[in-house]
Amino acid sequence: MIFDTVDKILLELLQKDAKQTTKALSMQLNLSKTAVYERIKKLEKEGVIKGYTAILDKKKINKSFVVFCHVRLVQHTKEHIVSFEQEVKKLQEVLECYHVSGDYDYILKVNVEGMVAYREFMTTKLTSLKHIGSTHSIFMIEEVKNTTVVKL
Amino acid sequence: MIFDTVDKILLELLQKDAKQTTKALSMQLNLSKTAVYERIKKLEKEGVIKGYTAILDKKKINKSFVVFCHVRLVQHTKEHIVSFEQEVKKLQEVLECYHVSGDYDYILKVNVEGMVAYREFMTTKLTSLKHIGSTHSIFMIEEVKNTTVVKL
DNA sequence: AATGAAAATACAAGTTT
DNA sequence: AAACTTGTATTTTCATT
Repeated sequence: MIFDTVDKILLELLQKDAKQTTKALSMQLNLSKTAVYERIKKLEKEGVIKGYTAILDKKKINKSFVVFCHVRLVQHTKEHIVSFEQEVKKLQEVLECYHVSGDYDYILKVNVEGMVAYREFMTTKLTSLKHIGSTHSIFMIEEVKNTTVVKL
Repeated sequence: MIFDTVDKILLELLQKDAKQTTKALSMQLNLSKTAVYERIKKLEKEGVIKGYTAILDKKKINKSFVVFCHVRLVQHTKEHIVSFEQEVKKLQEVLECYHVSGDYDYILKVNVEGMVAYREFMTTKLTSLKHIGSTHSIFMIEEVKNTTVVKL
């Protein structure tokens, strides 16, 4: 799919505030409400817009502890990889998981209440997964920047 | 602020789909539309809900290349830290930046088109920041999981 | 792009706990 | 007092033209 300038601005506006009305958007884009509406529906249908979500303040919901957990598997067979990825997807504390290059195989972004909860997560959930070799945790001291808004 | 069960379910529902109507929410919560509406307004006012955003498909917008870039500063004076953090916030390619424990000072999540764009980012933007000592890049091979939905 | 019916939101007034 | 329900004016959505 190809995006023109209007699409690009529209997607940025929707990333910044998804609850804007089509009227508000139409004024910013110098278009009619209907034209904006049709573009949004198309972007949703094409799967460019996967959905809409509320962004919560992690501190206010008592989930401000973020850890990057590097994971190495004992083996790299298809079976090991598939099995690990399936299991890790089910862990609600793991917000993100990437298969990566380098010394470790995976990077997990883990979000919990605090150190006690992290220790609990490590001992009861993560290390009990099959095929895990070693792990290395990097703790977040401060969140400097965190945005979901991608420029197009 | 204290959350009851209704608040917790409501926040999860809004994270899963922020565009649900209050009517749809009210039926899932066994409440009136107005009660749900008032709760949402309160959560927004208190800053628990920071905003609403559209989630885009990174592949479809040609921004599927993700790199975790570890950064070490040459010095750790207040001035160096403040200066680096100010500058890194301005870089649109950096979606996330955390001050972390361990060998490196910061972890940056960088999102660009591909390797060529990343090289360009590194050489023209990142390494031209003041006070940068060394960097270490870990490249994403595959996104296994990526959610913004936090369980309460 | 404009129209207009249907639906959703915003809000007032009154009720329950 | 806080949170709920009902009722309604205004605004938005969205199919039709």
